Amino acid sequence: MKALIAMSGGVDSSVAALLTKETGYDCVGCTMRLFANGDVGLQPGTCCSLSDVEDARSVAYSLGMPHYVFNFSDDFGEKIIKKFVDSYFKGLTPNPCVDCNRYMKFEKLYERARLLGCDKIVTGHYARVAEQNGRFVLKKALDPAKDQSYVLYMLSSEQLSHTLFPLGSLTKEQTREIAFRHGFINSHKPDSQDICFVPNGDYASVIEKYSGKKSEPGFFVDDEGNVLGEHKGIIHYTIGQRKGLGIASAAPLFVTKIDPENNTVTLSHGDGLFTDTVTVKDVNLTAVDSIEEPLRVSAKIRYRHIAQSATAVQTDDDTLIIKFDEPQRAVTKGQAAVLYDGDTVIGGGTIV
RNA sequence: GGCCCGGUGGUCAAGCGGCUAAGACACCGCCCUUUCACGGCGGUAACACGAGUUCGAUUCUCGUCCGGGUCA
Repeated sequence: MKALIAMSGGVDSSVAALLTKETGYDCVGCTMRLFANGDVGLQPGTCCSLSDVEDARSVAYSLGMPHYVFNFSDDFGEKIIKKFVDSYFKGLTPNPCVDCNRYMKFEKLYERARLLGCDKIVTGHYARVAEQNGRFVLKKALDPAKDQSYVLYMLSSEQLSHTLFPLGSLTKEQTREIAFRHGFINSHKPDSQDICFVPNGDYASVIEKYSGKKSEPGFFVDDEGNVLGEHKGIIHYTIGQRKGLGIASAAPLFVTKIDPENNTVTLSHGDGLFTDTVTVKDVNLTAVDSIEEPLRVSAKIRYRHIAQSATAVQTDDDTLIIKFDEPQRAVTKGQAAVLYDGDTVIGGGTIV
C-alpha cells in the first residue's frame, strides 16, 4: 500500500508521516505551494514559505521518503482566496480553512496521489475515520482540546475511505514528544494560526489588495437605525465582534448585523446576538443519506464553539434547518455548521 | 447682554476638604486559536486655568476661559 502525505512543514504532519511509515506504508511526502507570497505581500517565514517547504523536505528525507512540491497556487487563488474575498464583500464571514481542505487537500491533492499510484492520502489533522455499517464516517479526535473534525465535515464517505489521520488518537503533547524523540527540526515550532495567506492578521488589506476594490466606510447604526459612528468598511467586521469598533458606550457593543446593500453595520448591547434557528445550505451528509425525520444532534456553528444540543431536519437536498435547544450567540453567515452524533460527524453545511 | 446649570483619563462617569482619584466603554499587550470572532489576564491614560480660604483643596469662595439651557 502506498500513501501520499501532505506535509506542511509543521510538527503535526511530520509526525503523521512518521506514523504512517511505521505502519508499513510505502510513503511519499509532499508540500503544496498554495500561493505566491508576492500576491498578498507575504514576507518569508509564514506558512507555506520556503522555510516550511525546507522543514517538510528535511523530515521526509530523514524518514527516507521522497518529497515533492506541488504548485497549486492557481487553484488556490481561484477556489479559496477569490471565494474568501467575494464572501466578505457580501457581508459574510467565510472560513477558508474549510474550503482549503475540501478543494485542495482532499480533492486536488488526491488527484495527484492517484497519479503517483497512492491508495491513501494522509494529513496531520486531529480527527478519526471509522467504518460504520459499511460506510466511512468522520469522528472527533480523541483529544477534545485539539479536535479538528469541524474543518473536515465536508469530506464524503468516499473521500474518507482513502484518508488516514494518524494523529486522531494523540494529544498535541504526545505528538510533540514523538517529534522531539525523532529529532525533527520542527518539534518545537509554534502551532500555525491565523489565515495562512494573511500576514499579521490583517486580512482586510489582503482582501482589498487581491480584489483591487476598497471596502467603503459607512455608518454604524443602532437597532433603531440611529447613526452611532463611522465604520471602516464592512469587510472589517463579523457578527458578534466587540473589539475594534472604536465606539464608547455604557456597556459593550457588538456587531449584530452587516448590511452590504446599505453599507451599514448594526451594533447592539449583548442581546440580539442570540438565535436558536439556523439555516444551512451547501449540505454534505456523511453518516446518513438524508435527514427525513427531525434528528437529535449536537451542533457547532464555529470552530471553537462547544457543540450544543439541537434538532436538525432536512427541508430539501441542499438545506438543513437546525433548531438549538438554547439560543446560540452570534450565528454568522458564511461559517460552517457541523452536526454530531456523539463523536461522529453526521454532516454539515454553510450558514446562510 | 441678564439669569441658571456644568467643566475629572480618548468617551461616559464616581468622588463633594486629607484616597495610590473608582468603574464602564474605547485603545494597547499577552493568553486562547489551523477561519473570523467571543472569552480570560494585564497595561497606558484625568481633576480647564488663575487667585483665595484652610495645616491641607478635585472637592469651599472669587475671577477667566469653554460648553449647555433660559429670558428679551
